[in-house]
Amino acid sequence: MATVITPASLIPVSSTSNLTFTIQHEPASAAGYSLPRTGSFKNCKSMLELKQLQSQITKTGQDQDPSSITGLISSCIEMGTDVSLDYARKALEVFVEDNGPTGSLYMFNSVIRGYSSRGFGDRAILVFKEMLCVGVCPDKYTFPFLLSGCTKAGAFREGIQAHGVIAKMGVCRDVFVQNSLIHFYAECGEIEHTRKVFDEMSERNIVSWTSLIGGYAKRNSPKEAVTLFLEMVEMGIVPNPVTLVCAISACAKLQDLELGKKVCAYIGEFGLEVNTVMTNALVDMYMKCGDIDSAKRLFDECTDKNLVLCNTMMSNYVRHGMPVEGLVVLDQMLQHGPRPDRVTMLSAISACSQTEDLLHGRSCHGYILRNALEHWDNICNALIDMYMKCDKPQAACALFNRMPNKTSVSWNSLISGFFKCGDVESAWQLFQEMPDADLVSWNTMIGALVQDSMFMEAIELFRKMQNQGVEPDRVTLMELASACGYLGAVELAKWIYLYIQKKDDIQCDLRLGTALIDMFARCGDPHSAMQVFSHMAQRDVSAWTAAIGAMAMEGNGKQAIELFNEMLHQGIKPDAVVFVNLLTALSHGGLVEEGWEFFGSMDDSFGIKPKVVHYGCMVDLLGRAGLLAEALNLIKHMPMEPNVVIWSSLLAACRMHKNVDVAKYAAEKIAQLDPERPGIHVLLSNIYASAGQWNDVAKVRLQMKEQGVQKGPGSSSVQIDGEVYEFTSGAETRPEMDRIEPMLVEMNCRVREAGYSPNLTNVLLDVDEPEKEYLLSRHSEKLAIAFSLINTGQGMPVRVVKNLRICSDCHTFAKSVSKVYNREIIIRDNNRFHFFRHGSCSCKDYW
DNA sequence: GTAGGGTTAG
Repeated sequence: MATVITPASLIPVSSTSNLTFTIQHEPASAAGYSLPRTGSFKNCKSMLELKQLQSQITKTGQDQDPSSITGLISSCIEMGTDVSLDYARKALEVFVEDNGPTGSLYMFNSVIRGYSSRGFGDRAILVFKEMLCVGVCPDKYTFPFLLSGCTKAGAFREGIQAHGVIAKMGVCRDVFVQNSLIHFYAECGEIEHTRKVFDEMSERNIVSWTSLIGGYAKRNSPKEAVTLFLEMVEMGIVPNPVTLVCAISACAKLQDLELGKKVCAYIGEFGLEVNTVMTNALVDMYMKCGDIDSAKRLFDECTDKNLVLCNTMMSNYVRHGMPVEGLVVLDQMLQHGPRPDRVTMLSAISACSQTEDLLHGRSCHGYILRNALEHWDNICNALIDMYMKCDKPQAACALFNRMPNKTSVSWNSLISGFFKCGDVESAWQLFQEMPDADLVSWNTMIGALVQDSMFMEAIELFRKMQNQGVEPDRVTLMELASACGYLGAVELAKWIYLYIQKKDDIQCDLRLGTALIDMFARCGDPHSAMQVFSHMAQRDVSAWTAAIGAMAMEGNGKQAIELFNEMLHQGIKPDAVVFVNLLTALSHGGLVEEGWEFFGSMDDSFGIKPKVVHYGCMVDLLGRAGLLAEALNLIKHMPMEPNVVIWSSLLAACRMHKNVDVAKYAAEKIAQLDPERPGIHVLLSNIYASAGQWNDVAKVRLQMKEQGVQKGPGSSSVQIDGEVYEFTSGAETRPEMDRIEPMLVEMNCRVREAGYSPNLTNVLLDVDEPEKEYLLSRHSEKLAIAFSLINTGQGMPVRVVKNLRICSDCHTFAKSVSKVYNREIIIRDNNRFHFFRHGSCSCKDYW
């Protein structure tokens, strides 16, 4: 009976495909096939011995005996070298040519197993095709080998076709075959097929469970992997060391130390052996979860550190920004072994990149050349990155040009390197030249724009990326969140958050969560910021810092204190940065007493010596509260030299409290420290102007002109229907001015009726009163508010982002507008948020 | 005969 199976008819693949497996003949097993003997080849240790024995056998005519050839092939597979495997394949071919397919099934299975286990999946598939061609029907032992080969070769189509053959042959109830299918589908990322095979199994063994858990862990579903593991244990199924390794690596991916420890407890509970692979998984998990001490302890205690373990330690050190520690491991390896391989060198080069250590980088390059590793793409890419970070673009380009197979990593390393060297033009040129820009390329470009404060351009590029069908990942979204925060683009902020919630494969981890909090805080949406914060699975000091920062933006000092205390309560150690945000919040909230208290506690309770920034916060706090003498006294008693920022804070406070004497003193200090600082001249001229000292104003203006210092124009922007509109003071060139003009007149009338009168001291030019009034009415935030009122529906808040600090007249104006037009107005200036509702502001006129 | 650890660029 002839069996003809064409899986192409079962599974929708192209009928012209030459990959189709076709079985044409009777199964060999049905034609008197018996279990072979390995024969005397079994003792052969080398190809030479093997060939000598083979020629003896040929003389006696035994070379036609299936059991002899089977033995020869088995020996070759055992040796497992490229040469021996190809030799086995040749022997098999000759045997079939001479004797026909009968008796060759075991040989085929052996050769497929040999290729597959050595990572030659593509050759395993070829041999399987040859097997079908000559009419040998595979058996249930063939498929696990074949599928493993398909997995290693990433041969998705061939694997699916094999599944078709398996179904037709009725071997799909074999647990080994099913387990192999699970593994194959999991590795191909086909998690639904994986689950289907698992669910349909009538009996499962521990390998079935392990394959599924491992599949989930690898396929970005570490959460499901751990859940499944815990369910399995709950059901009374006993895991083995392999299962544990899969579950532990899932915890590493999740960076969830608590969960990791919970899973680890089962090692002891089930009395499982901790071998090197398990040790490695544990070290990796501790490292990825940030418990460096535990990882280091395990590593140090391990008496037979193998190559993989050393590599794990090194790569994690480098990943954690501890390149020096990584290079110490490398040193130990060079002295006592194991001998570094290409994976070791990848981490080593990366460590040199981080430290910009050209000397060590070059010696790594030397090691690579001596050990003939330079043909490996990844090594070359790492070297390109290293040379770029060490500011040697020529060396990097030379390497790049020499590479026969440039990967996207090569291009991306070069592009980001050019940005780091400040050669923006070359970076853009490469981006346009590269054949397939991938997600990382786009992220690099978007990130560079954000770095350069070109936020609108960054968002534009993001839209372009989307139009080209490239899906954003967490890195894209972090960059986007940053741009969005700086622009105060509320609608985009909401879109980003919704997008992340919708996408299962984007993990809102610590860093992304923190970026979102910061984004919402900057967009004047502290409520959403706190919502993100409360939904975070874990919070580190950065997350708490961002949340406290959101309170600082809002000027909510009390809530900031509550958050800080809650953080301490949860056992999180404060760092220097969190104190900056806390003190800023207290400053914006006008909480002087609390400010002194927390400032004092830094060193007393937490051993953190206040830095210049902290003194800056305190000067700001005291200055805002009008305690100028106290602020000046603090500056005089600082343990370090006060910098420009400190004096600027004091100067700003002087302006607010109209203290010209102290202002002059501060301005002198600034002039000494940084004579070309543009903002300082503006601020000083503002002080003179508000005190009516026009001669001095003119003097400063002249000085600015002579020094070529220009005051940056004040600008305000609003976002309407996803479009950002930017207004500059008095700029009448915008096409929208036709509609804004009458609105401004109307607004002016209505707010004057409600009691507003313009505060002309805010105009910094010596012009007559009507002119002053006119200039004042054209401040950019007024234009932005008018435009927003026209273009948004009643009940919608008006949101304005301003590049400079809001002036006191615009502040009064906005309060009045919020009442007269019954609209919430939210203005973010360069310092903080102002929420105007019903005629008053959240800052309580204190800013 | 099936399942497990380390890998460069943003």
